[in-house]
Amino acid sequence: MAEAYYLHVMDRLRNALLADDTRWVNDHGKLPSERELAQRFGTTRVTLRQALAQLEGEGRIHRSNRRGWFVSPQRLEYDPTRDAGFNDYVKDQGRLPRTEVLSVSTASHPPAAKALGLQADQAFYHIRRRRYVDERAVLVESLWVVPERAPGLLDERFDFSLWKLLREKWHLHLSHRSICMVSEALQETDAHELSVAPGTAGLNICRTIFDNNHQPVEYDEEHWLHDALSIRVELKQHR
Amino acid sequence: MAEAYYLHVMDRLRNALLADDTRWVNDHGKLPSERELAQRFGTTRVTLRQALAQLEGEGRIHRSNRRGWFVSPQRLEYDPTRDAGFNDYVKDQGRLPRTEVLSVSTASHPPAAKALGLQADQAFYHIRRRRYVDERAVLVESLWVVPERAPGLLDERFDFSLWKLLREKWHLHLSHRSICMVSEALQETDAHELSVAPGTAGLNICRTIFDNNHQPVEYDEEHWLHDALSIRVELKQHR
DNA sequence: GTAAAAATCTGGTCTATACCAAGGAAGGTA
DNA sequence: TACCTTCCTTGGTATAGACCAGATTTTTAC
Repeated sequence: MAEAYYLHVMDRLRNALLADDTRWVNDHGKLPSERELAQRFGTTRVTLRQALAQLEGEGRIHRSNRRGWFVSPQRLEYDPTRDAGFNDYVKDQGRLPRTEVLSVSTASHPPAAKALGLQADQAFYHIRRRRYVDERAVLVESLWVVPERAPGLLDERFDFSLWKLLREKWHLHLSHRSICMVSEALQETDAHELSVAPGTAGLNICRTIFDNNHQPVEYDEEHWLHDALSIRVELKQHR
Repeated sequence: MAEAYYLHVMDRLRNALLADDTRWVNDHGKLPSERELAQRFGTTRVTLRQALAQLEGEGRIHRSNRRGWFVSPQRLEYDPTRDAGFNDYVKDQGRLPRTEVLSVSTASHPPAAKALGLQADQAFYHIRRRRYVDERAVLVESLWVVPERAPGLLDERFDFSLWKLLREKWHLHLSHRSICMVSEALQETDAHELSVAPGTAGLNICRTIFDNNHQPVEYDEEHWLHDALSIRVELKQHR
């Protein structure tokens, strides 16, 4: 099987995507339905879906739950070591950012407590947000902020930079961070909030943040669509 | 379809893996064949494979081409911003590192030249290596070194740290780096060298390295199995 | 005893078809 | 106009087979 048919389908589709061929992609970046594609390629949906799944793995296309397949836009460049706000760096790349606050509450969260070196029953301000680039939901995140560091934080608005808020209103200087990135399969909740199927490939980014007095400030957990970002870190100093 | 059967299969298998249940995983971390699993779960290979594919996406299991499915070992923690050699940080985590040199040559490579700000026809020392953790091949990498920085480099051995070599023999002080990480589907060559199927989820890490005189030194491209690593970056200073 | 050849096992690919549930559009109703 | 119901489209899940090619093991021949 030196040349599996789904590989042929992949190649043809990939070329069509690169060329923006209107026979395969409409104005809104949507591909024809699986049934139609299968028919056009003279194969079955099963085989066709294998090709689509691989193109999805390459980050070229993605699916929106039961709505169809779409061309994936260019990846967002993201430097998790910088504290430029989401809105800023999205705009800097000529894209349209948007943030939705999904929930705000107070609760304990053992993983956050553990990462910050606190008691497991430590209470946190919990903020959950969904963020968009060009109106495509690309990530959901949960922030757990230590209330003692920013009393009254929950009365604020969270549709823009939290770090700016912490800096300007609570005079917190964030100085030590640990960042962890792991590929994942999106779990049901996250997947649903991003309108993708559970199991879709994602990237999990966790941050643990302390201020310049070594006091724990925040634990942050992001779930990105894998094809939405490209991580770029610039290092000036040799360490 | 609130409870798809493949989700049930996933749950049962996941639990068995976590418990190291010998009914599902043998001593060598190998799962029973797909046909047997399908029979045991009373379903077809197609459905079973859907469950396996998702567990693979979660990084819990992986397949070795036509040999079967295996439990994935713990992820290696990796800080791409540090220049600790592969051998060192693998050993530090109590694992067994090994490096194989696949090829050594001199050639041009436009992407490397572009990243380093050189002419497209710039010649490079090209070193290709495969690296193992506990005898599992987890990454292949290509290094393109600017010959002017390290004349005669190709006479050396490359089964250990290249950076140490550059530092000690050519007195190069690497001071500026740009690192880029992107999820990918492994291409045919890389996949084959890692004994996995083309299209397997991977992580592409590229480094562009200059010395302290802002001279281009090296361009480095790594292709990892997605489930083999967890990236962890520690930042001391607020920037 | 060793090496070559054959049988077997395994995942990889594929056909043809079926029903389900969420999304979206069309059409009707207040 | 605004809302709701109906229906169709779409992807999501699943069955029940089949054959292929690489990997492994067993058998055979020397």
